[in-house]
Amino acid sequence: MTDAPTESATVRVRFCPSPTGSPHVGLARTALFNWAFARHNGGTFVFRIEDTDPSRDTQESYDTILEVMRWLGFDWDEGPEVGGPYGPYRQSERYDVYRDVTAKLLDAGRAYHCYCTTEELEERNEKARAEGRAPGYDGHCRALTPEQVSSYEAEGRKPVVRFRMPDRPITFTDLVRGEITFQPENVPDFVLVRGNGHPLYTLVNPVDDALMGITHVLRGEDLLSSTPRQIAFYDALAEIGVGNGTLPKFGHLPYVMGQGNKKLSKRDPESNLLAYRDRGFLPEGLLNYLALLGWAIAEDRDIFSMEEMVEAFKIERVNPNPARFDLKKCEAINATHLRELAAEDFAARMVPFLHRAGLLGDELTEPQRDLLAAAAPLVQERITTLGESVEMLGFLFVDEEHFDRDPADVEKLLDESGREVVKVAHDALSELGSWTTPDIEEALRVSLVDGMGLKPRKAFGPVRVAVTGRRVSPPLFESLELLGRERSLSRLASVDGA
RNA sequence: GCCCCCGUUGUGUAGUGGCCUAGCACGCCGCCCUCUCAAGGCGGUAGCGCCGGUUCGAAUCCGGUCGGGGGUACCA
Repeated sequence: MTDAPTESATVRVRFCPSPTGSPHVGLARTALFNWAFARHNGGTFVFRIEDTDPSRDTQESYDTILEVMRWLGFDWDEGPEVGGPYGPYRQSERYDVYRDVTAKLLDAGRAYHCYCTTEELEERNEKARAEGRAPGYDGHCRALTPEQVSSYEAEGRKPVVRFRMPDRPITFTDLVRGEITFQPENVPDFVLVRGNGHPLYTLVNPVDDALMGITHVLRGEDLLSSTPRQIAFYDALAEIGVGNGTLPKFGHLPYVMGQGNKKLSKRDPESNLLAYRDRGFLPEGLLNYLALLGWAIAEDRDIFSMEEMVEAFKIERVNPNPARFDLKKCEAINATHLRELAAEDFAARMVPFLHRAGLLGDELTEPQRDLLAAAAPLVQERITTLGESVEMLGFLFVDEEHFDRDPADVEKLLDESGREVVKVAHDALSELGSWTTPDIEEALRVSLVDGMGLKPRKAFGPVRVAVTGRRVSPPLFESLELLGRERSLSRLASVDGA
């Protein structure tokens, strides 16, 4: 058992997105690494929703995130809809908790009211910059006298609650980056609660991590510089008795970048997870690719299942470099998984796409089921995403009155000589006794290749367009067999001049 | 400006002092196969950011430098 869990079975990790906008690939990668880490160690995967910004959070986004989590197969042990001992798991339902913690922090002197206005802060920051000092909050309100407080209150100022940072360096060992130290002058006092009483991420995130017993925080690199604040904050939480007093370990995952050197943003269409699902990426394919962004299962291998990833996943093996998202490779990985699917499974997964394209009804008829089963192997190694099954198999499932051909392909291949080829093919096939792939092939070869002296590709191209409507299709003879004699002949006959 | 992170072919990675004239995969190019498109087979292309140092020996260790990214919010 060389792969025994490296952490005890008490591992508790969390995935805690904000429901703003459509979930993107970076989010899925973070979820994946947390999930794989939890499963590898036999730990608990907590799913928490950080919806404490009413101006940006939406119900639609929340619903979509849950939908995507299920689609990707991330089963969570605690969280929305499944509950758990530390709920609720939506922060918007936990405001009383945050109010209580804030009051205790204030009582203990670990936090204080700050009356500075944004303008005043900016002004002092500018000055600090100009004088070459580190900008950031200068501790102006750390020790206000009662008189000063009442004077500010009289002005009608609404104070924020600010955390009092200790005056000492903070060092921690990042699970993916090693030891990191921040000096106190670079980590100023920060705001926990807005002037309007609304708690911020800086408060709710570590409070819930402490309350929920989170042992490992695996998150994006963008949160790296907020880690010293959280570590100091954790100390204060321990002092006031929130949580069990143990600091989680932190691991900061590399960015997922888009083209060039820009972080893949939520706006980037390339990053929208729903788009991948709708194009027909397999969860196992997308996840396999995402796993490769910062991690490797072995030096000479990059195709694996989630079971294999869970078995092998070690957070120390995560690479700190930011990774570029490469759609081509993502597609290649997906295509490989597509081909590894069992035939029936592959056929079943195409159904929703054919249905959505109007090629199949709600219920498959028996003949449709048979046709799909027979056609599946023909397309399985020809497509990259399930969505492509529509153009590959459309000619088989379309109603005869709706069958049409790609105009560009028609123009290219069904010119005068092409139509002549189709006519000869039609005549040869009409006389065919048995409608099977080998017989169809022989009839066409004899009539077109031998009879007309055509190169095979010249011979079969026009027939392909006539029958499937496209230059690219599954193998021709098999396609003709599946289409059936009647429909095949009628399509050949329908070509002008045939 | 200041703080922090990162730096191996176009892309993702392997590499933790000699096994590296740097491996694998995707991409790209060529060839084979071939009814289209794929798949498959074969071959090719291209990389340790730079400069010093340590060492018999460095992609690997140290220093510097350059470049990229992030933070410096009453966003997360």
